[in-house]
Amino acid sequence: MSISTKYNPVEVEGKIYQEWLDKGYFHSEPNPEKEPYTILIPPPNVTGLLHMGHMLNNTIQDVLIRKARMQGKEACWIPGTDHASIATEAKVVGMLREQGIKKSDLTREEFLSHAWEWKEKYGGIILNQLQRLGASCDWERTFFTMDEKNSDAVEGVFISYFKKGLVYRDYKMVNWDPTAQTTISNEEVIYRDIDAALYYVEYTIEGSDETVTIATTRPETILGDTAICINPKDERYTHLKGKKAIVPLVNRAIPIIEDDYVDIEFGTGCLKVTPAHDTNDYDLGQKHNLETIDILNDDGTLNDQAQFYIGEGRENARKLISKELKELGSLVKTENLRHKVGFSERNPDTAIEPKLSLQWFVDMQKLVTPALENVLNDNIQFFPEKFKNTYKHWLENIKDWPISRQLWWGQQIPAYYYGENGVAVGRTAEEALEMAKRDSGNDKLTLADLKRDEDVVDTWFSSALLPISVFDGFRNPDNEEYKYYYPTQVLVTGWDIIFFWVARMIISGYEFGKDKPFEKVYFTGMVRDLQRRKMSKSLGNSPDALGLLDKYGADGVRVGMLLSSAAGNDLLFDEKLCEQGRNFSNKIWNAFRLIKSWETVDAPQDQTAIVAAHWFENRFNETLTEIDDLFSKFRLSEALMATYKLVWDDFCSWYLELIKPGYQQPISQQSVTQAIDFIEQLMRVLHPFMPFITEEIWKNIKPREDRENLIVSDWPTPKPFDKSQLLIVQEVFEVISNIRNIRNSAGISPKTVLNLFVKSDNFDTYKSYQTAIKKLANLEEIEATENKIGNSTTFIINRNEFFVPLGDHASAQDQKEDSIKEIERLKGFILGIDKKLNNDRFVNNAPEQVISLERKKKADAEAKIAILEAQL
RNA sequence: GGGCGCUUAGCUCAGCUGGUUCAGAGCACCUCGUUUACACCGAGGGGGUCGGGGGUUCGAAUCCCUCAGCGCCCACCA
Repeated sequence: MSISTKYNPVEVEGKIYQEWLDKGYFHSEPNPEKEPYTILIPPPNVTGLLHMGHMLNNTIQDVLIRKARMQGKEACWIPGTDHASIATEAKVVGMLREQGIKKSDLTREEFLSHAWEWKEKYGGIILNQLQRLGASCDWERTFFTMDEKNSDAVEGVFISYFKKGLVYRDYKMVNWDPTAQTTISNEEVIYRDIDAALYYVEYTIEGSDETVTIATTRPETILGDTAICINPKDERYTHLKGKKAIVPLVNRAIPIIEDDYVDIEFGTGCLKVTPAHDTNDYDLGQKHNLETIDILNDDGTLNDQAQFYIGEGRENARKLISKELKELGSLVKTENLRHKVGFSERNPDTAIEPKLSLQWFVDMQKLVTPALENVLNDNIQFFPEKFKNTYKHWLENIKDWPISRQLWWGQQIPAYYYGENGVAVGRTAEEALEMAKRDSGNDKLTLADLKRDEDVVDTWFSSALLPISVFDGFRNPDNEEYKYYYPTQVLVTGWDIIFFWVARMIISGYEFGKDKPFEKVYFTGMVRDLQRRKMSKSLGNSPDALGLLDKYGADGVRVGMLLSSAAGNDLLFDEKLCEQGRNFSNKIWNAFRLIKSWETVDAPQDQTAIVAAHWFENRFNETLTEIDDLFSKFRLSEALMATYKLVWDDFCSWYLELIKPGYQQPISQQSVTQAIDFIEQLMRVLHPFMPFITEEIWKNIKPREDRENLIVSDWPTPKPFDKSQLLIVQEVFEVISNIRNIRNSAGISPKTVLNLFVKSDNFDTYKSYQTAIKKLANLEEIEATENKIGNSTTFIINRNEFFVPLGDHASAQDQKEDSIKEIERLKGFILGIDKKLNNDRFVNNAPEQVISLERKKKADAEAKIAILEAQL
């Protein structure tokens, strides 16, 4: 038969994936006979494209879900996409702009129909890309965060919060994104260090020639100044108390107030107060009853209130005003200043504007207690644990969450306003009307008196409910699915959204769910490049995910990503890792080819094959025990590495080499059956990591019934293993390695047949392994002897001496030098041990075990020296 | 300004409750090899006084203190 010497992933992956789909292996239904194992995908943005972060995150989820499926659990991985309110709206606005359409010219309905169209067109792409990766999601359960059940939960939860008084509407300082023209939460503000200027501006004191100088980074906000503030302890300014200053340009007289908030050391120790455009200034304004002059439009341009530069953008106004101030002589000087400026997460070039605005907020402090407790006591476990600290810190200092967004794409807030201050909520206007009538005592209210809130809720408000809402558990908590699948088993997500999403899901779970939303959280790191830079389009350091899949195969890429992705650690992505993954695929493929190529004969097994099989079975069970343990601790890269070595080193390099027949020789049928059995076991263990190649080999290694696919086969159960045999074989392998080493250093070809002489007290121990040693070390004879044989090299394992006669192959001089060096090393070693053994405090305090161990080490070393010296 | 974490082989990292799995792994590197599964390979090898200093202890990569360097998160100093 002819099978390519190179494994070709592209050929098999599509075919295998289709087969899994056709046979419905990914689909789950509640099954009381089985334990549920549920994973909810962190839904990618609906318009997103697959990038390295998704690849890592979804590979991990797939590994976990596949293992659970093989372990006989009812595995259910629920895929979906996020409507990503602000991000998607920005994209749709951009697309419309390219078509010459302005959002402001459209009605809400018109805009939304464009948005839905966009969603239909691009929404499925990323999920299809996940299929290329091998993701075994239950596609029949694919959700969208604006699905009816999800939106229903959003409305229901909002109404419930409102009725409990946990959501409120207030006029407060919020973060305003002038590009998206919406409020955003603190978490959506990204602070960056910016090189800016500190402007020193002179204000004249009313009714005098005296001036006072303030320092500001934002001279354009001078137009909205309503006070100057000094520190009451600052003696430099005591004489200004009660006076007024004149704002340059606008010539407005503003009070000089005192507050110890002002830092005497910074700038001039004198602060201009603009309550409309700075959070601190706002607080000062509240405290001192200052006027608030909002000089900015929603898009960040100056408005009529500013009086000057109306219609100019903030940045430009700053330049123009500083120029004019300079001309007027009011600008005393400027200094360079590096300080932090907040930018919008979604519009990274847009500086956030603190803005006074009427918004809806969730009262978070009342909600955090169970969310905090249950993580700290490990009722919900974090991997790695260190994120408990971050989580704790955030929850303990939590601020109210502004949830209204001045956007159209998203779930519209189910609040209705009537009369002067009336607010009612309801799933429908009619429902709200009932409430309005009841609350106001006014029976005459009609639908026409109600005006619905225009805003939508923050995307994360809906995300926070997903574990409940995907099972329709809010509206219908008694439904079978919700009861069966919730709580989910594990959440796999990046640590960057611990506040955005993880914490809020936990909070919602306890407030609205029947229990916690998940048992465990596995935090993945960020994918970075080798210089530790984040992957980004502008840096061009983000590999083309699909290109990688084409080049290395999904299995290769999965292995590459997993090999260096300890939980919580950033993954420094290097394409070489994928190469390693691909090479591994190829190695497995060739082991398969080798076994397939054998001609069998109905004959008893030779001794070598018998011990090899016995050993490998032991080794397999030992490693499997280790792998299971690593899985339970989510040490996936270590579990993979253990499997990798089991396959490559133990199975290929030792086991297969041991049982491999000579050129064109047949092999015992029994040996082949064993080998097939072993490779099957290996494919099971490898399958979660490398689903495609393992399934392909599984299908071809022996005939199968139609539904006997690897994906639904059983995860092996580790059997007890014989540790002492493993130790003996380890020694046997050392003997073989030693002989090979001797060949290498003496320049003797592996093809040259040698003899081995053993001086041993327990020669018999090695007896059953003699054929194995002969085969792999290419020996003719192994004989017991009492003495060193001629010109030979000696090595010692467990006080057994092995002599390999070198004949003409190596010089006696080299041998001698090596021996002398080794003796020196051993003597130094003994010196160290003696130091310990002569130390009374060591002998008196250390456990007997440790002391006797040191004695044994010394005795062994002395024995070796004796042997080596005898040879010289 | 608060808080957290990191520093072990050229690179990426593992070393949990101090003493045989304690100096490790993978990759990279070097030598040899056209061995009939695989050069996407095989055999073999070199390489670290565990960031510096101090302390606790019979014994420290492992615990404590301190210094240095790095990273991250949170926070309204203009």
